[in-house]
Amino acid sequence: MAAPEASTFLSMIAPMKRPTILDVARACGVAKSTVSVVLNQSPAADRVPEETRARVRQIADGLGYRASWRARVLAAKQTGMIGVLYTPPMPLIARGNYEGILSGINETLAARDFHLVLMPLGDNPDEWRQLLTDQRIDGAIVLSRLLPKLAEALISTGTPTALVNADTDLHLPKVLADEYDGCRQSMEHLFDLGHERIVFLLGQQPPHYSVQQRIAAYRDSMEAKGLKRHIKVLECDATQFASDFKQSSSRPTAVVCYTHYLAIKLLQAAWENGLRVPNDLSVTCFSNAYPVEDVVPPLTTVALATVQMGRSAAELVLEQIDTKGAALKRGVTLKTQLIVRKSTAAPAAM
Amino acid sequence: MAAPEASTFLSMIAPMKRPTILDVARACGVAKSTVSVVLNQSPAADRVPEETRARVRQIADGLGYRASWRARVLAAKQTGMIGVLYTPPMPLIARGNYEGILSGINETLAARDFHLVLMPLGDNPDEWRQLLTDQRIDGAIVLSRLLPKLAEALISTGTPTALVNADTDLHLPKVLADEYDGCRQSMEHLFDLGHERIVFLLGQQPPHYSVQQRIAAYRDSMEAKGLKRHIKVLECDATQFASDFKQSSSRPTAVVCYTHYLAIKLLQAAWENGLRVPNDLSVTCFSNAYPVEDVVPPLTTVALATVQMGRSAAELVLEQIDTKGAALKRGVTLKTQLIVRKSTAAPAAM
DNA sequence: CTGAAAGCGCTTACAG
DNA sequence: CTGAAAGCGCTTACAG
Repeated sequence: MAAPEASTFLSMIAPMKRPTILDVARACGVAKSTVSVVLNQSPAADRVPEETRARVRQIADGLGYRASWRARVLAAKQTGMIGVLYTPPMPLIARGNYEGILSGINETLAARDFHLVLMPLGDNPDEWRQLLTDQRIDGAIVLSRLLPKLAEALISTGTPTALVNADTDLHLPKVLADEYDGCRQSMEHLFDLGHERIVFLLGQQPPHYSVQQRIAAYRDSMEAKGLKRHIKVLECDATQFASDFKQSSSRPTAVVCYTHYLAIKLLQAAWENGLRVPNDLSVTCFSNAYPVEDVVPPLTTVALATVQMGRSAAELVLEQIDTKGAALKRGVTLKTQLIVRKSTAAPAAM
Repeated sequence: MAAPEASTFLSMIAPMKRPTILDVARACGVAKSTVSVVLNQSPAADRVPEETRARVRQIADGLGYRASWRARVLAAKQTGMIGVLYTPPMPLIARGNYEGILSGINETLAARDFHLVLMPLGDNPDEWRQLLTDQRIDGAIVLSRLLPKLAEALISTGTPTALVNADTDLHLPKVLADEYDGCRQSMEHLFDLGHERIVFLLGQQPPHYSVQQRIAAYRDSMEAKGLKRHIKVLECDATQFASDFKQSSSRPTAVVCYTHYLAIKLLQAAWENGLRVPNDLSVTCFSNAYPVEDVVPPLTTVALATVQMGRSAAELVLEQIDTKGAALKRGVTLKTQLIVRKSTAAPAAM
């Protein structure tokens, strides 16, 4: 036997069942439908006399009535939940840019009384369709990468969808950052400082929209500047880069890192190898998420409007829901902005 | 008019309604209940001949039947959703230690086919109770701080609950880290290196379980070592600390930072002020979350078993659900572990 | 302007 | 072993 405890105690003095809409209706002497209509402020409520409305509200309040969400969901054919679909593991999805994206989604959703449900995609693609067909979510937001099986399921179930940071030829609403221009801005900045030997540190990355865009801008910028001969996209890691750097005879003077994770690793590797940033090497990256500003030295970076990306994605799916899928499935591309900090400087005199 | 698009096209060739359980039952020539029982593998299914079970499964599959989650929720009186209740803004809750905690929660939940729903607590405490009374979630996990109004709502609604990193005298299951011992380990480490002038950098923090425990361990350790005269808990920020440090005549040789955020800021402030860590000052902190290991220099820190904390919390609420609240509302305290990196070293010779 | 009724699509005792 | 029925608690056309 457990010791007496608060919850037991309270359940003893307040053991009454939750009141249902029927209880409220009876107490008010009106029909269930009237209670429903009044409490939900449906359009039909306009035709209920203010006096009745007030009474219903008051009695419902007095009884501590709250509509059962479970029942409402069945009757109203909506759950008010938007699934955020992602490929596990989760940590990566809550970090860096995704932190802002999730915040933005959540903010917009909350304002409309929708909720965000995290839905990790299991290993078996055949189950993905079921996530959508069981009518649990009213809409879906897909982060980062749209796998073909998922795309098929999304489209064939007619789920209101928005893609974030995932490109596709499919006609689905999507939110992207103008990564090309962001990278172009970085290059411009480096050129202005006088850099010519600029390399792109990619690391090990699966192909992705962001990869393409950033690399394309890097290449195009170098070419336009007549530096085609110096174009170099490296797939090694930061540690490797730093140790190669020391031995190299033709050192780059600046490096554009594909992610801030890479840049931060590079800062550490540089420190370990006695290289000074930005004196020996300028470093730029993408994403202004924590801790880009807080490392040593603070990183020059391309900020994506992550919170706005999240908001836009949420708006795009809510729009689909509101219009029952009739809304234009438009795409949104948000501006990026270079933020100059202390990891970039003019190259040391040769 | 929008251009023809994939979803329109598909809805034209596959416009059939979702099959319901009744459709399946008819197609199989059995009762709805049989279908339900077989597909859910309820205990009652044992009494259905294997032959029938196979047929039901096959036909359901062929029809692409999937039970409506909306309907199931009403009938089964469970939603399979666990709310993670937190005080906005969200970013803080997805970062640092919470990243691991959320992962752990999600992992355990997913294994049991439960889902995590993020539930930001609005400004109006009176609405919190409604979050719980509308029967949307089967249980709640509260992060970091249990506000009194929420506690009251949780208890009076009998919601299966677990608290993470939030202390309270109330009889609710809770998961804590042994922060006292963690801090004690740090102190031991610093003493071993030869430090005596050790300060605790708290920064601006509202009172909290973690604050109490860490400071208590700091004080106790200093006293036990006969260093009571050097006890100092600072509430300034990292920048202030660094600039005060330079001017101080009796400089500390080591600082224990309340959070890794503070420690990282301090590393930067030290760099800006030309102080070397660990040469001029040893730094330790709490939390082994990103980017503690990746900064310069990598930080000595007390790692909390965050993923395990999340798992335990999820288990505690699932346990309450499984036993209909009869489970012991026990608390779990998880071990912490000091991880020594390069931000600590013996103090410079005086 | 209001109420009776159908319906949302399941699950679960219960009867046979 | 299987099915008919009640019930979960709402919302929403629809009739009056």
